[in-house]
Amino acid sequence: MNLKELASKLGLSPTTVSRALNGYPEVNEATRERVISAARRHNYRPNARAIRLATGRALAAGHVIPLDTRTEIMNPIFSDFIAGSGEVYSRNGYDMILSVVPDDMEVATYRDLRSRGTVDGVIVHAPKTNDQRIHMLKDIGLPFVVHGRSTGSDIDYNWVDVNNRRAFQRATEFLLDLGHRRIALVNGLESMDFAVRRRVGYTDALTARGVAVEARLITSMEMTEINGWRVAEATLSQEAPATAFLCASMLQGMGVRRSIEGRGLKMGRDVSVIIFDDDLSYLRNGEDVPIFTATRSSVKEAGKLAAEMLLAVINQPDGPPQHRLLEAELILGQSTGPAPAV
Amino acid sequence: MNLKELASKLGLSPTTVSRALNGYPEVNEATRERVISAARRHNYRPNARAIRLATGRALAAGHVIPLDTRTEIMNPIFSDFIAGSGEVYSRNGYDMILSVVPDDMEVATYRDLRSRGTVDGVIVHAPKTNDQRIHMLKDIGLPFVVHGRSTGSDIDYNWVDVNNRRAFQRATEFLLDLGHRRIALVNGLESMDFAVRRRVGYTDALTARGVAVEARLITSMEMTEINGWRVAEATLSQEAPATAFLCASMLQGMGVRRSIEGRGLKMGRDVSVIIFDDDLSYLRNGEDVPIFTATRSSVKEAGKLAAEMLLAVINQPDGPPQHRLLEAELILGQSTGPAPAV
DNA sequence: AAACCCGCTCAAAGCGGTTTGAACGGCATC
DNA sequence: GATGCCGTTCAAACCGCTTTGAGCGGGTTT
Repeated sequence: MNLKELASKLGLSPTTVSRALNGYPEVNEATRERVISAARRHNYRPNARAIRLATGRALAAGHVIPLDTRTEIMNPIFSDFIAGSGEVYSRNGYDMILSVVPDDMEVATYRDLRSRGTVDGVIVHAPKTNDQRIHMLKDIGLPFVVHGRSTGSDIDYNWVDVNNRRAFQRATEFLLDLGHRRIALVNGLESMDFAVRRRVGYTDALTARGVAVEARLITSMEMTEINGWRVAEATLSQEAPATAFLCASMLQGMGVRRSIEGRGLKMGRDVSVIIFDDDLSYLRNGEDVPIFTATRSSVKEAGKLAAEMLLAVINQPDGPPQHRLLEAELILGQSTGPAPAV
Repeated sequence: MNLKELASKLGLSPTTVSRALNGYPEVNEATRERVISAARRHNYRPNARAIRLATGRALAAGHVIPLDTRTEIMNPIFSDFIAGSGEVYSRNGYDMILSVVPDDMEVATYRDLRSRGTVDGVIVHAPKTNDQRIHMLKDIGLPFVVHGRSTGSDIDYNWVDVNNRRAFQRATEFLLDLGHRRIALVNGLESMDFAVRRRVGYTDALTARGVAVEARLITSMEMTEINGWRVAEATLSQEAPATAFLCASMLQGMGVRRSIEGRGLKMGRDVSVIIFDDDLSYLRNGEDVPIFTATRSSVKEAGKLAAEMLLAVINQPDGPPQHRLLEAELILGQSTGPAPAV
């Protein structure tokens, strides 16, 4: 059942039927109702391919998801981010198109999406410091929203981000307040912009209190459980071991905990741990009482906000760049306590 | 730059240019080369919207991802499954369209994708026992491949699945061989078909060896870390506690481990654990030596196979239904050992 | 020389919608 | 009674490709 058939069944022209269904004002209300009920009765759905060609819009948003060429690791936060965005798209009649591509192909992929007209805009994931994609997208004129920010970019662009610096600053201060002086930072890869901001928050807090920043206590790597465990193993074997860990993710935190408990120590008593909690649906930080003390910000919510922003930008490409800075909350769990007396 | 412009620049008709680029044989080879180099020079990309309308194909595959209405949990295996499928699609010039929808909206979503012509086919995720979606998709004639199977469906359909029954049977047998008699099954929700198959594998193995199946040792729930921990806490507090756990996922296994170690016990010595390992990129089961003894099957690989099957089905809708049963490998880790002497 | 075929190219008709500009009947205005 | 306007409807162009069927020139066959 297509528009022409429906129109001829009704004894109307396709023009009128199209207008009736799309809410144009010049259609007689009686006609409109007749059309709408006939459409429903015949289960008419306008063909998306035709609408797209006729309107010149893709009615689709793209998410280009980089796959680390070396490790083949896909960041686990994507699924929740996408759950958030997806809801917004479907509510607005948009499709969500996912491209999973090796990270060295990303730029080419954006170009392609643009020139073939597959999408009206894209979300940029996992920005690096001075990320080339931002310039490039501006150049080719494809609307975009960055999840995160890219230090060093001299142009203004749309983004949704968490205040990573402040979150880690606050977490560090909290540990300092508890008397900790040797705090290990178990960071993500510092090629990622957010990881740099987190380190800055951490060092700022230490410096402000006159606590020395020790290189041996800072590590930067892929945020997996194994890596968390490995770092904790190394750090806890040092001469003056850390008394607290600040982890960039829940998984790392779980690895650190495994190391702590494997040594017969107790988390929260012997060693304190704070994690950054993305509030992933399948990795909840406890229930009534959080397991980990954490700075928390829902990545699903970020996905929702980013999608909303993208739709706004698509519909008003010449507006001023939009920014949304989310603050992470610091929630108290069972993994922190006063620094043990020496 | 569109086809018409390119054609007029070349002094050719759009017909010839289109044919030259699409490899039709009736084009003079000299002409073809002239066209191809001009296309490259002017950076010509055919408009996807126009191709779709003209050919009547969507050149897109849909993944409808149910979001548990109650828990809002998105199964974490999706990201890896999608990483696998996505690669296949992009290699074949297909788009991947993701719909994240509340699970009670799934059926409506399929209908919509079909009637608007947004996709050429879909992957069905997380089939339940006697899943209504299968009948419905057959009815509306939308090509599909199921990731998993649905017991009780009387029609034949395309699927890619892991031999869950045998995997759990083998794992159980292995634990029995080690002398364990009280083996707890930490299963996924048994509304999911795969979870039922896993339980059957487990009970079959026990029964075959004359070991009683004890209801108190079987639990079925969302596969999260917390739930794993909770079950282990309960099970290990029972009068005759389990000496081994068989977990449906890595996350559950991590929860079980936390419970074990929290009690000062040692995994692999005091309590054995086997998990089902989906080989998720961000949740590796150790490195050189696996942490957990596991039945392993890569969900990313399953995604790849399912996508390939879907493309085959789309291009040959009248072929016989295709099936692909993967066998999980049993890999030995550090989490299993002989049952402790009583 | 007429008929035919072959290799190549093209005009035109789709695909299924949207959108522009024109048309038409009825009513109020002059 | 002619003019103008308004509310409603329609024919036709268009979006940018693919695909059908026809055309055309030159060589081969009859």
